[in-house]
Amino acid sequence: MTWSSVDFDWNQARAFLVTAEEGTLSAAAKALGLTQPTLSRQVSALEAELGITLFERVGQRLVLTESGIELLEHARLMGDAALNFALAVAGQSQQLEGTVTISAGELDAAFRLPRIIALLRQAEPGIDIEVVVTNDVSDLKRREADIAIRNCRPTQNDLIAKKLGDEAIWLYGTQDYLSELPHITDFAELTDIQIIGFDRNNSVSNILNQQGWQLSKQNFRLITSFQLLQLGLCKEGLGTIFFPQTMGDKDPDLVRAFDHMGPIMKLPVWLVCHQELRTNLRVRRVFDFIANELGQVLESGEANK
Amino acid sequence: MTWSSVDFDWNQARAFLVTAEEGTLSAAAKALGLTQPTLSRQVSALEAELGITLFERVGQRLVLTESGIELLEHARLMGDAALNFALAVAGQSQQLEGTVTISAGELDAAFRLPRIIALLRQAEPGIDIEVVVTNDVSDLKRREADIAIRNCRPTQNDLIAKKLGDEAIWLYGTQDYLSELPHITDFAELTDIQIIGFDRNNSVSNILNQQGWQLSKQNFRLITSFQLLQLGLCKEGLGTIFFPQTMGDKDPDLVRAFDHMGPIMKLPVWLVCHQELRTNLRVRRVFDFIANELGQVLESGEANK
DNA sequence: TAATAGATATACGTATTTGTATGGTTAAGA
DNA sequence: TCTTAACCATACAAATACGTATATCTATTA
Repeated sequence: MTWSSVDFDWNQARAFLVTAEEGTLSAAAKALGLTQPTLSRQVSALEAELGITLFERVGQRLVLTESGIELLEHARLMGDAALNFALAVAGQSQQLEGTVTISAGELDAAFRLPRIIALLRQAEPGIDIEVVVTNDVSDLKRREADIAIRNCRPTQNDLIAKKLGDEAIWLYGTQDYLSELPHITDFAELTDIQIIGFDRNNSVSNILNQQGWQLSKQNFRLITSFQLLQLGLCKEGLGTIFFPQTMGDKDPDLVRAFDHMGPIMKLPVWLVCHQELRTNLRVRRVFDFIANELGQVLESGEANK
Repeated sequence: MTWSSVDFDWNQARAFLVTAEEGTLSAAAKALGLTQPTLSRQVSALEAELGITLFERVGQRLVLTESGIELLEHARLMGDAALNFALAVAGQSQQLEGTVTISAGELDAAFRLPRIIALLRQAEPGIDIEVVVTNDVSDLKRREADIAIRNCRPTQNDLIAKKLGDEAIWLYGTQDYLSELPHITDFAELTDIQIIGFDRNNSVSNILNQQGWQLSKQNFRLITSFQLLQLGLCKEGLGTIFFPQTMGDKDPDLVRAFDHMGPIMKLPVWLVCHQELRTNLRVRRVFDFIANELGQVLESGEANK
């Protein structure tokens, strides 16, 4: 086999890829743990070696040339391969010591993970934990986390997932606030209720209206995607929030609204990790631990139902 | 996007790949234009960083560990992506100056390329030519050559190919040798003919026997895969050879055997190059030039038929 | 308009990597 | 058994790349 075509500096290709994706040399340098001059030189060296201008230096910004755009496609594929290489490496790791990154939503992070992590660190002091808190669905393929707690079934088939249970969602409010609401037998009767939440694109109201609700913008006067602020606003008596039963029932300030109507919806709870990591002792240990602990929490919630 | 998983040293992955493929550090170093100690250190550094032993140092040889075998798969994919990157780079090159590598068989290289290359260098003095002479089918995907002259239709669909014509193949021999053969009307009557060629695995005789010949090992007493030696042996009156008409007819020492039976077979002549190079001015120029010149040679051959 | 923040490119001292030379070990052949 | 050849690892000097500091430019903000 001939290697004449792969004997260019692969790190320079990496520099090009990250710079193009991040948009600036400075950001790329930070992402790679290098400095801006280093990236500047590596990209320049690559351009010199290829004899191709990859970026147009227009003002303070780098703009990909036409050639750069085309080559970026190939650099991306190289980056994907590198990522899979790294994943395979992680899968090979049989060391129990090290870091595991967990992705979770705000509510799980604030109310459930503290206890679970405390128990985990007691059981496995050698495993360090990093938690990425986001309400977005983390991209495990991109290795933004090793393990993710999600409320939807993962679609990518190179992930391994375990359903831990279903979580009942109720509307909660303060006793005072709820007492001012009428007693209803049909959600369509609700007109004046305030729901604190994220309804920027009407996604929540659309779903509920399909189930017979009659919600409009008037019902969403306070909007934030930060769920802990939703909770705080709710406790101030400013409206109701959607909240998981296992968390809401424990809070003495919160009361279920329309208890007689049953839960508003049920969300599945999935624990997900990348398939390459199934052989990684450390990730496996944390996965099983969370599955066990979180599973118990959800079971106890279903028992209270 | 997170880059934490791709911020390892890609050149170390390259070192691992080439070392594993080549078998030794020394060979890998030569292939990459580096030195053996450098490769030794890069591979060791990779192993240290990953915490994984990739090679078992047994004696003077490196043997891949189980982990190494698994990771090699991913390194190969990375290498493939790197290769495609390099191909795309070559495709982007708009410089007419530079080198173009041509792959050809021995006969084309010896009898046809000299004149074509002479004309080409006259027309394009800025283009340097490297010729890889092999009877194997060069792997253009692996970039062993930019352009290849072949006798079969390329199957890989990321190649662009142009059929230049068909080449009639005859049996040739010296006047003296042929005069000792009987006049036949059916190839099955041939028993004592000597055919000089490569018939190690009976591939040639199998094909001809399917067409009514009656050949056995007795007919292949002189075997070599080096076609110019076949030609020399033939001219010594030691037997017949399969030879393209356009070359054989020009040689005053050679005479067609069984002229009245028509050509033994017809081989197509294809000119092939990688699709990524379709936009490369330099390769394009050489491709078109060869297609034109070689096409004329083949046409003149068909006219004589 | 002036100032600030954020971006890239360059200079220079330092740190890292590379190549040369060398020693040690294994496998094959006389 | 001895020799030769091929291979890997290590030591040290040279070459290279990196980080810090700095200059310059641009877009945004006061």
